[in-house]
Amino acid sequence: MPELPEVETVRRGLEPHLAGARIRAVETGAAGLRFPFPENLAARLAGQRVETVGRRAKYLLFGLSSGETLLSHLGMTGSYRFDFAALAEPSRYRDTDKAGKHDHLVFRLDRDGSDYALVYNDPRRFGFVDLVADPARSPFLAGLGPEPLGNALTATGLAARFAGRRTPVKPALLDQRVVAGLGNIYVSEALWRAGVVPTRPVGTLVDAAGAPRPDLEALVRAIRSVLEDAIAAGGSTLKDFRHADGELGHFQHRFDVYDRAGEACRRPGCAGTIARIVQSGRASYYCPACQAESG
DNA sequence: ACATAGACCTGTTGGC
DNA sequence: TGCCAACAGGTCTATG
Repeated sequence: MPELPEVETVRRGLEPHLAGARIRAVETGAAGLRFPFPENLAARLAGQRVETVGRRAKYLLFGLSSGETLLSHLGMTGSYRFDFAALAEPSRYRDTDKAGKHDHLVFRLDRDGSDYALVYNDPRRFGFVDLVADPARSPFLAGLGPEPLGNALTATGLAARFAGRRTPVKPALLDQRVVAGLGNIYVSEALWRAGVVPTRPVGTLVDAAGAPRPDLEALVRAIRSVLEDAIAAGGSTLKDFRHADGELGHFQHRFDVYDRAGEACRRPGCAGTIARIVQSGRASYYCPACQAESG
């Protein structure tokens, strides 16, 4: 489901009501998520105050007063929602409850004397959580590549990674060790913005001296711009993505190529038609007319 | 080292 | 309308 813009949108939605709140109690569903819940998760979280609500790549990072950090990955279909309504005891959040179907984790919170809940829902259970002492040493975060927003991602850095390799650029950019946070939608969108065909071998984006070619510089700029535009639009809502406050993202209305096979290319002056191919088992969308084979 | 396929899950969509 | 195959925003593992 969520790529970096959606996760950042979730983070921004959680922060106002989660940062500073105290976790009174936690309930976990019986099914677990992609991995079993951490040992004694509920007991380890109870009584903690959430001090920070951060993000790294597609991970949410909840910094706790105990010094530990709760990592949360949304997988394909994970979502958070607040429930400010009066909370009946016992919990109405059960896997079998119709209203709470696929609710797997409930945080009962209080802040400034008011009680409310934060609920994690995940139909496919590809998401997961982990509770760690030091996020920097978590195996989930340790191998991640540079954040694409800010200064960590550079064309020079990518050039060093790409030199001499024949891997197609689309699957290369989906590799979280190369760039952290891109997913299937925004890779296709960034490649279109940069005019780079998704099948292009990454080594051809680097010159003989190992420096980034202009196309690679353009690609880095395109990655930044598409992610920034998507965050500004509140992410993309394809099926069920919502902000924690229930709002829908609307960047899906601005896709230039994703899921637009057979439609006209949106680049001014281009008469091309968007094509769909499969790379590494994932759909890629691009315009054969304006995304050139080489620089 | 690298590429692809399969696995994990459930829900939705499109074709017949 | 029903049935069924294909597909979905992610990522790990196995296998060539």
